Amino acid sequence: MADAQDPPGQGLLFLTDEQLRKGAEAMFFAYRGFTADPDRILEKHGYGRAHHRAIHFIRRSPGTTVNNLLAILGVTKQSLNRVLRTLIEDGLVESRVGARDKRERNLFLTEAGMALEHEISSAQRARLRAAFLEAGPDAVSGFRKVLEAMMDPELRRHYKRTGGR
Amino acid sequence: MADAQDPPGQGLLFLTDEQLRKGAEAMFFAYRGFTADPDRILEKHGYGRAHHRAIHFIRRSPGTTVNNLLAILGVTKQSLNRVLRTLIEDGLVESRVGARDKRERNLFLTEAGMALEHEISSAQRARLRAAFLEAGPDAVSGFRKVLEAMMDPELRRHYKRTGGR
DNA sequence: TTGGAAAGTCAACAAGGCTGACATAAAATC
DNA sequence: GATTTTATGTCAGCCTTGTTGACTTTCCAA
Repeated sequence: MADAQDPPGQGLLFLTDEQLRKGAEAMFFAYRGFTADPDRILEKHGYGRAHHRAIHFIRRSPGTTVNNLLAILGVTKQSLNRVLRTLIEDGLVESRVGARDKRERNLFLTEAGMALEHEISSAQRARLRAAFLEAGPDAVSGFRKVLEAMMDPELRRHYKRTGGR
Repeated sequence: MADAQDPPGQGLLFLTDEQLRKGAEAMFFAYRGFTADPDRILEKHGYGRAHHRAIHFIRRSPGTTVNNLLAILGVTKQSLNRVLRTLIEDGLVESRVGARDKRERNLFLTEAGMALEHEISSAQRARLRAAFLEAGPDAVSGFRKVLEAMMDPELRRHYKRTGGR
């Protein structure tokens, strides 16, 4: 199945199953590296990846609502609520009743929340920066193109809504 | 914060914090897209990502040992054992006592295991192929370069040990 | 004023991580 | 030959983070 002949022209993509499998494996290993530093820091503070995701997206869009976050994170409100509750209790996140619609809660990072976000994201950015420098500028642009093409259209919208390029 | 001036020369990398954050977010969203199809198929069969990982690496290296798998997957033997046990019970994986060293168990996929592996990986390859075609050949090579640079050195070894390029 | 959306809560459960303790067989070493 | 180390498996229990279902409160809007 799916055995292509040799490429006739130049610039065409001939993707064997083995090449594609290798690409999948690269995603797996790279994602492990990508989350390793954050995981270590989070554990130190008694949190998990779920907390990191919440903190990241609240920092990205201060004042965002719970519903907004649910759409981006793709988990149930019960699951998100458990995480948000601990972050609020611990004083990392502030939840303000919506001004116009008082059912909504607008979420913000506190000083302490900003501090943790910075600790985590700067470690992650350092790893990313090192990888980008090693791979070179052209590679980085290709990296971004492929990742974007790999997203679900819905998530891609959320990705592009905040000045990506 | 961190607004860089315009690059003077060509080919240099100017990585603002915002660009790096965006790269991290792209990884998050792309990984979600990347695992979406496999997750759907696995759920249909009553399995999870952990089963997928085991099946993937047994297919990649037939006859691999439990210890080998532990090193690659980075989980505890108890965790892996739980997964392997169900796969063996369900007849997807076969465990043969080692020929030279009888303490070892050599792991293989059965016909049924191969079938599931193929079902999952072909969905994943289809998604990857589509993304690669959309992004173009140069992008793909950059994508691979960056991912490789992002891996932990230890995992990178495991990645390159199986004819990557 | 009433229906429904948004948000929160409680309870129960499952997958898949983890640690610690222990068992067995086989290999390796002393 | 006795001892130690290695490879694997297993039991018990804990944690995080996902799930569903049921129910309440708030409050906007038709």
